[in-house]
Amino acid sequence: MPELPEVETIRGDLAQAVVGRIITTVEWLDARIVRGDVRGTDLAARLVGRQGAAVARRGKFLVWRFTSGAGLLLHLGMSGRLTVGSPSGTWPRHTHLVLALSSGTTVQLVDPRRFGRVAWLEPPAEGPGGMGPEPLSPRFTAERLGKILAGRRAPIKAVLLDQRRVAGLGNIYVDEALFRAHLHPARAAGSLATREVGALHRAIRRVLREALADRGTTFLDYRDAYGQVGVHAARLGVYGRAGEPCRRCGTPIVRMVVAARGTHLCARCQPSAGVPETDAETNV
DNA sequence: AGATGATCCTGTATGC
DNA sequence: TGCATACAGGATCATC
Repeated sequence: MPELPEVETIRGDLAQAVVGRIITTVEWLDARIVRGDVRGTDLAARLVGRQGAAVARRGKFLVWRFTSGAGLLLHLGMSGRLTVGSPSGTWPRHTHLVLALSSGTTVQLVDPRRFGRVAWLEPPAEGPGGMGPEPLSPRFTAERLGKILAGRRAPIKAVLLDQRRVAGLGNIYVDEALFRAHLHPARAAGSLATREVGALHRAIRRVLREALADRGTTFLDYRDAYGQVGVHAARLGVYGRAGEPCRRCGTPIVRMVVAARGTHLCARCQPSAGVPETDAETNV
């Protein structure tokens, strides 16, 4: 599922293909993925003739900005794939958007689970609002993270997954960052010592940078805009490794549910001291 | 206010 | 073998 490193990889690919190019035709648009005030055929009409100025990323959102100042907001959900290709006339199953460019190539959005979405962005709206800081920006300091976590009783994992707190993290990189910081995902966010916040801050940035260098993690569906896999899966510490030995201490990785998400951890490297007991455990 | 849980959707994996 | 069911998850909305 595309998270920050995957979306950033696609951003770069897409920028190469669309900046300076004009959208000549909207060859196919499935109105079911269009959100916001501008819908279906209206969106198609607005796209034609636009020239690409830049492609930006905010969290897991992409903004295909046009020279007019307007833009196309894209989110890939969990199974969405944005690819640059050549026109074929027939589109694979679950194709929701096909744009033909003045360069002769096409941009296609394919999303089997249809959790992805597109929306028209009219100035002055620059992008999605209400999101937390970009974890790779210089403004995202350990101090800032400390303030985000302070006083919260929710599990650290829940806070890190919340896009209003920090933008761009998803299930994979939250699990990986917590493993690298030696923190149990169910610990109350506000219970972290300053030293632990610092470790988490470093872990988040390190895992995102490494994944970015690997052009993302292909666990199942993810491909870049040219259909290529990301190779970070080989370097994952815990995600999807239930039952396999911890790369650090050899203890088998366990899988549990935290914040209603499948969660992977090493029980030895990420001690549960300080994890609140659940009601279920209390009642037994 | 803040947190939790249901909802959307279909491919894949498991169970009988 | 074939069918039925469970499960996965990002964001949004409803409900404690």
